This record gives sequence, C-alpha cells and structure tokens, in this order.
Amino acid sequence: MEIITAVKGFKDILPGEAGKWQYVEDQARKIFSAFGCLEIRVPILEKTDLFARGIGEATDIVEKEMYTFRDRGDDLITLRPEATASIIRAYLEHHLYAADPVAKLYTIGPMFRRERPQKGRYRQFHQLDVEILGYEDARIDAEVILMLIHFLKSVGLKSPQLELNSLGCPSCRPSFRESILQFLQGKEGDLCEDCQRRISTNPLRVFDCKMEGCKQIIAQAPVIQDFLCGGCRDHFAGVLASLAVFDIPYTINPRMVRGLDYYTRTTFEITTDFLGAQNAIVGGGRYDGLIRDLGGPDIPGIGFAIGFERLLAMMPADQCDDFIKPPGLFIAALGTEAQKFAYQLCNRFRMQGIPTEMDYTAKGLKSQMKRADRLKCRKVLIIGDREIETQQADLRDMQTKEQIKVRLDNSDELIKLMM
RNA sequence: GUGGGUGUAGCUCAGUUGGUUAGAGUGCCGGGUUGUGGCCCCGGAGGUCGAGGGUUCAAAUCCCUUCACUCACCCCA
Repeated sequence: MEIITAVKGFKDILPGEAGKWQYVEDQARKIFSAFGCLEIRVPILEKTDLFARGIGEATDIVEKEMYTFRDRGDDLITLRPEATASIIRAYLEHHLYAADPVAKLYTIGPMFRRERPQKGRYRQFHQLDVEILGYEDARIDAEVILMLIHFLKSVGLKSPQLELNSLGCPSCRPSFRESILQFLQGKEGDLCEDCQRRISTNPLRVFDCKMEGCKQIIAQAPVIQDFLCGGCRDHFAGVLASLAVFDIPYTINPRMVRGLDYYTRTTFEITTDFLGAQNAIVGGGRYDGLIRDLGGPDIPGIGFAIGFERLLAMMPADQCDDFIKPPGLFIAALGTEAQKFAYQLCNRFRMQGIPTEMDYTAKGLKSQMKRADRLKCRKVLIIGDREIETQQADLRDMQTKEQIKVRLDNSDELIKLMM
C-alpha cells in the first residue's frame, strides 16, 4: 500500500531541527518582552472579509494566494496569510484600547499562502510577528527596528541589511500616484506585461519589478521622498535621527514598496545574500489607517513579520548547540533481574528531572554502549545480574572513560550522584 | 499560473555505444572482543531503478504519457 505524504508546500519539522525552533522562539520571547511586548495568540482561521479589508482586495495575497473555503455552516473563512489583521481584530473585539490605547504585542505561528513552493517559501510557513499599537512617534519606529536587529544578531545573524522607505500618507500619496501615472503615460509599450496591468491596479508596484526594461524606466521616475507632505517628511527625518542614536546602519530604498495595501509612512525590509531569490527575511512598516479601516478608532500602528524558516536557514549551524541539552545518563542492563531493577531506577531518575535512557530490546552490552554513544549520553550505568547481587555497579564517564563503583542499595544517594 | 533541473538501497550518489545476477560510500544489524561506545577489519539485511505504456531478442539506459521533488519567474516573510 502506498503511504500518504504531506500536502505540497507543507513541511514537517523533525525532532532534529525542533531544537533550533525552540531556541529562536526562546530568544524572541526574552528580547521582545524586555522591550515591553506581550504575547497574544490568535486563531489561524478568520472570516475572509477580515483579510480582504485589511490587506486589500487588489493584492496578490487576497486575489490568488489565500486558502479560502466555505465550512459546513456555509461561512466563508480563510487560513490566515499574515498575522497583523487578526491581531488588530482581537485588539478591537476585546476593546484593549479602552484600558490602554498603547498595546505592544507579539505572536508566533503558522501562516498560509498558496504559492508555488521554492527555496525559503512554503505554503505553510511561520512568522514572528510584532505589532505596536497606539504610538505615532518616530522614536517608536526606530525602537522597533532596534529591537528587531538586536534579536536577529542575538540568534547569530551576521549582517542584517536594513532598507528603509517612507510611503507617505493618504494626504500626500495620491499626488505621488498621479505623477507616477503621468510619468508612465506613453511608456506602457516598454513595460512588461505585468507592469502594464499594474498601471491600472497598483501603479506603485511597478517600482518593485525586476525586469531590466522596467528597472531602467523606473530609474528615471519621480521618487516618493519628493512628494511627502510636511508631516511625513518630519516623521521620516525623526526615524533616521533616532536610528542614528543607536548607530543602526541603513540604506534608503526609494523604490521599496510593499505588497500589502495598509502600509503608510515608514516601511522597511531586512535582506540577506544567502537565501537565493527569497532574500527578504523581515518585512514591516507603519499602518496608521488600518485600525480605522477595520472599524476601530483612529489609532496608529507599526509592526513587522520575520520569516521563521528563512531566519533558520541563515543561522550559523552551531548557533544553538548549548541550548539543546545533552541526554545525560544511559542505563545498560544485562539479564532479567538487572532489567527489572534498571526499569525502576531509570524512571525514578526521570521523575527527578535527570534525563535517562535505557534499552528494552534485550541486546548485549556492546550494542547498548553503542546506543548510549549515539544518544551522546555523558554517563553509562552498567548493571548486570552480578551487580544486582553485590549491589555495586559501574558508572562509566563516556568522555574520560573513567569507571567508578557506585552502590545501588541507596537510590537517594544515587540520584545525588547523578545530579 | 509559466519555465528549467532531478527522480536508482534509509541518506548521498555512480551506472559506459541498450547486454546476462543493478553498484559504491554512509547509516543500520551482527561478528572480530564469552560484560564496555567512537577507530580498524569481516559479514549481513535492505531496491516494483518514481509510475504507466511503447520500441527491442534484450531497457535503469531509447520514445511517449503521467506523477513527485526541486530551483527560478511572479509575489512575499
């Protein structure tokens, strides 16, 4: 019979790699909470409407990537393609803003987008997501970036490259959009098919195009910085000034736009050279209109999402060796009586918090030693029927090969010895 | 959705102009060492050659179809 395999683009995280995941999550929790962020856990399933309104109807994510279906009650629901919309939904639904308009939140979990899988891109992938709601101050933008880069470095990332831009706000972006449309007028024929389509759907996205022809045209195009209103210009200057306080290097990329419609003002990306085409490991920015657009009060927000798989792929191999605990003790038991004794002792050790392993397949000592070695146990307690009689067993140190006699008749003493 | 690449042992891969019983390394199990791991030596198990069809005396090899994986485009974390 044929075995059933996982769904395309959905990956197993095997025991060998789960330690890395735990390590990164652990670091994130420590650092994010030091910066005052609290964890929030939101459902992975939401009403489709939430994403359509939040991310934007005309975005690729909403148009062709979401897992959307009707459930048995005929409700139209979607597996979340990102976390921000859900977090804001929860913030509004539970009136968190009433007690305190400022909320600093993070969440960790799976997201779903039905794209063609490739390196660094899966249909179920994971994000570390931070959202700071209630502050408009430019210092917060820089603080969020500081926290992010501090975290990335703490997990061993060598040189995260920060790219920044400002997308303006509803009062200045339209004039920029107009001038782009004017600029592109008459040049449609020289653009790629996708960009020709973008002119009517989302002209700003032409900036993102990687086709040589489009890039050349765009190089001549007006840049948003020249169109920012006074408020947006001051805000962006404030972000840069605050980044300077922490000596955070950045490059301003006036062509960087985002694939989600809700971004305003500051946007940023962290990129790397080591991931092939999927070089963005973090994307984020400010979304001052989103909470209002989702039916809430006019509260500003900023956040980012880290691609977990992409981050792991870039981490040094030995980064979390210390975090993954070595197994500790192996009990090699030979003979029926010894097995009985070891069975009890092994589980007693475990209940004391001493990670202990033994073998139940009645093999010889040699193969048990082999297994202890493979599990990287530091010590092996060797018990045969002979040792049961004398109540004295050998405790072997696997590194130094030193072997000492230990008494078996006092389990409290034994436990102390192991700890 | 569109292109390219790859499918042979658990894993990484050889396999000649089609030719007889499909190999190596590694891992696993056992032995050398009657109760002591890693190194070394020896042995063993493990394969519908991705699947289906075709050509041929003969197909892992050639042709067609299909599936899976993978990289890239698109888009994004």
